[in-house]
Amino acid sequence: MVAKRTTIKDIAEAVGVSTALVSFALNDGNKKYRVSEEMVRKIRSVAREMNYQPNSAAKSLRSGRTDTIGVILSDISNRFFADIARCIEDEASEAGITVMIGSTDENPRKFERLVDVFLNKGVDGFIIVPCEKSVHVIRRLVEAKVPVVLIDRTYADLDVSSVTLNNRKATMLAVDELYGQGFRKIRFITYHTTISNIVDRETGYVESMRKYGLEDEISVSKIKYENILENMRKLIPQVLEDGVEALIFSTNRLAIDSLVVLREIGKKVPEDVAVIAFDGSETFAFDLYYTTVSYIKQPIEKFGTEAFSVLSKLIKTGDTRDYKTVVLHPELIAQESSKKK
Amino acid sequence: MVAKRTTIKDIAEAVGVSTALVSFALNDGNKKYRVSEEMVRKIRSVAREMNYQPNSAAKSLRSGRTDTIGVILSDISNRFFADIARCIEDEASEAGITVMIGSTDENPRKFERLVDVFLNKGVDGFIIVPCEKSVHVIRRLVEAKVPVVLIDRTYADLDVSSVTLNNRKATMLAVDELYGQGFRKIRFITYHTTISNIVDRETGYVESMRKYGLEDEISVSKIKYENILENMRKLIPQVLEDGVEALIFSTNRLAIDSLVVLREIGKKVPEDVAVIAFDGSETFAFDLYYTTVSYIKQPIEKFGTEAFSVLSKLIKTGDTRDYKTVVLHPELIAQESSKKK
DNA sequence: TGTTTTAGCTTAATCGTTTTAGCATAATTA
DNA sequence: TAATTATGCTAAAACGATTAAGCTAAAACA
Repeated sequence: MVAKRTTIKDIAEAVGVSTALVSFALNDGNKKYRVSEEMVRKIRSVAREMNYQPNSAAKSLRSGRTDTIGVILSDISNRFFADIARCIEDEASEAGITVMIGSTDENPRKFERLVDVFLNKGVDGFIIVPCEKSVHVIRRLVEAKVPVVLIDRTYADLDVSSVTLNNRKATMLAVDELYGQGFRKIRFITYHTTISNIVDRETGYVESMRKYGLEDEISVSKIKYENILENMRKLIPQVLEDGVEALIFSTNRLAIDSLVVLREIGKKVPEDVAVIAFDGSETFAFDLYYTTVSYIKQPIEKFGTEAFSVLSKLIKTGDTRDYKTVVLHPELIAQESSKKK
Repeated sequence: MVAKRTTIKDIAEAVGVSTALVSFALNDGNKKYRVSEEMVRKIRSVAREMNYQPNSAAKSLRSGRTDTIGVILSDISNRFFADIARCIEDEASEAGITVMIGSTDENPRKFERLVDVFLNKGVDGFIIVPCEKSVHVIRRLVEAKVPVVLIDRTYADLDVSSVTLNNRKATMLAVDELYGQGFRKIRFITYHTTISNIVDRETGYVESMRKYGLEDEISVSKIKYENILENMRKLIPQVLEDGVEALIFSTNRLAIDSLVVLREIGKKVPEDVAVIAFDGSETFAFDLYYTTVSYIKQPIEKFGTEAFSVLSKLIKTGDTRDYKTVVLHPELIAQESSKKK
């Protein structure tokens, strides 16, 4: 620990006043208390001289606030979440708020433990990317009136603030593009999951295919979260045999591993099969590919900034009943991989 | 804030004992205080029933410890650092310690502010990836006897714990491989910087070239940190005109952007020029490339685990004079991109 | 039986702040 | 001039935990 930190009492003694006055002089921005201009200057200067750093533990204990928020992601080493974390951190830092970060690895027990730890630390609120089977924890938070904002995924039956993508629109854009290019046999490749955003992406695909009268062409392949590359090695050849002309992926990871497999088996994109990926945030990946990859773009920074702004308001007003759901809009970045050749 | 949290006082009243006894019953692992078995059971069960969660602000205020560490990186959305952060977080979580994360963007002022904020929050120690022009801040910490462990980069003139890579050995391995393959005109491409690890990589390259009697072939290209891709578009054609046969990059980012440029101008790897990248942590990038990329591998997880372990010891013993420098070892992953064809 | 030891508990101080209530003194008003 | 109001400050309680010191009754000892 630092040798011996200056406290408000030390300053009070040095100046020859009470600790209360020091506190007023240092904090009272809105002049609720009456302190002479001169005294304020004097105290501030002594504080600076003595290198005073307020003790936040004491501050929190007294005020009940910590100026700290908890951010719980599924995995910080996933670029999409890392970028979001980064944005939140920037915003928070700007506002003088500290961020605690935790990864759940989609493990509900880890999730629950993280929430408890953060609650103990007294975070003022949470920004959470919920994982599967964790509704009950979120519900608990909401019922306890803890300020919470969900990101990326949400629960329709929970009165909770959230910032999500219009996921149905996202895949619709993809189908629009492929249909416009003349593709008809379009397959959607996704995970086995109940997570809302992924499910919505499927819905969007299905609805859009219907819109174009392609009910008979609707086809979805679902794989497990584990061993994606291995699974793709089995799946992709089958898909091609089925005569599929174009692929839409529900996530980036799926797209990348499929592209790897396509390269392995010597198939060309888009000549042999067209591709639209979801999210270009693993940018580098596509950079090195021989053709530019079309993808659905999410406004990543907005996830972070909006979530932080909603949470701030929740914390300030203290009224968690007044929740807010922000829906962000996807954009299709059409490049070579979805062109009809 | 949570409705109304149970305090130790509530439990004391419920059981009909003093708060001291409750504290003893809940915390005293080493039986320093004498509490009857029965009472311990009773208090613990009531605490569970009332869903007691200790107030960490109060705990910290009293004990001076927070069970929280500060991790300051250059950029959390950089995969290498995100992975390290992830490891630290895992280790910390295991040990019941919370992590606060901050990114400096290689900005010394941001760095200084983060350190101050974390100090105010009373972190028990720091794990830091230092950025340029921040020695003085680190020195201040060291002199104030704050437990600090530096990662990835360090300062030779500072008595501070660190976990770094044997960077000289890293580039030596690369030269070894290329020389072994028969390349002679080998160029090292790096940043303009004074950061220790990058400088060491250059030294390793130079020394190794000397070792093979290639003094005359020693050639280093340095570019600025900004607009890497643009800079590469100018640099790479020149390099090829110079008749360079092989490239060693001091960072991943440089390697990736160069590969992009090489593809853009229609040059083949390794036929037109061989390549060894630094660090394969942006794995995806290389996955999609048409050829497998040779790279110097850093034991990423070890950066995290070792740093945390060293820091834990520092915090426990409180003896920051007894610092420890861990040097990790690189490994060369030789693949297609460095083969002589 | 009287004294010492010990087990089991309580009291109260403490950590560094914030904040309510109140106390002089000076300035303003009637 | 006396009453009122403003100004600038202080005293002390509170936040929730930990912990040194002390107290009481029972157990152990001589």
